[in-house]
Amino acid sequence: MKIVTWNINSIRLRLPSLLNLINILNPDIICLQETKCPDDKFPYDELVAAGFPYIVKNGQPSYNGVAILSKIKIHNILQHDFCNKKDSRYIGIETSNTKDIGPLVIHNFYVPAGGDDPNPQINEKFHHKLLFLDEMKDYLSKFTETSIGQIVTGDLNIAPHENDVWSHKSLKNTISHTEIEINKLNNICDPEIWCDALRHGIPDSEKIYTWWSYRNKDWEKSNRGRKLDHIWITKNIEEFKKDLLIYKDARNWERPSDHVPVMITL
DNA sequence: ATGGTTGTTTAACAA
Repeated sequence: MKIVTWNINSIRLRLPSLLNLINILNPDIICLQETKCPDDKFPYDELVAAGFPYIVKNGQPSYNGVAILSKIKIHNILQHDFCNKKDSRYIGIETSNTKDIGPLVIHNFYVPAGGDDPNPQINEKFHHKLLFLDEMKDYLSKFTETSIGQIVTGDLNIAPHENDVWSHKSLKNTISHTEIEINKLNNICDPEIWCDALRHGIPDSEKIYTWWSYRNKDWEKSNRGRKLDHIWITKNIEEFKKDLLIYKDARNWERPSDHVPVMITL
């Protein structure tokens, strides 16, 4: 089973890219963030035609927006309004029984970016991000009490490891790599419960990026990336983990998203 | 330290 996560940064603008991705990677499940699309304008028919009859979405105009496309029947839809802001930042599913793994619960997150100033007392957006992470911890703990395999994925807007950013030294006071948010994220991703599938098995010294800013003349040459996108799986399904792919090619597509798709094969 | 770009919705905001 192949599961993709991608911050698509407008599903309407990048629908051709999404269809292209589907053709190349042939995933079973796709978790999207920043669809920036109200539900009534979601390109539903096109994606059903592309082989995804089961679609759940949580959209709003202009900002945020998450969706899950699935070839596997969805047994249950999970919704939660984090921080009571009516932001479209979360949707989850419980799949029907899969052949070897059984049912799977997939949590698709778009964590707030948090603005620019790393002082949460001054910057309300960073304050919101930190509260969101606290609530995420509580929310997920209810699921990890059960025996069903869990996956957390999406744009978490935090690069926790030193080598999840192009320069730990330059970015330690930059939101996405500050100590306070990293501590909160590490507190959620308890190694007793979760396997950080994108970092697991890769030497600590190796850089991993999934996002490169638009604000560089040549993203590939400057290579100032960050690992903002995550896939975590609970330990009880770790034995099914086969492969991981960071699909960097997509950053060079015409009109690219600033994030690239990431895929896990179970 | 500053400024660089993109997307949505219509001049400002968020990333």
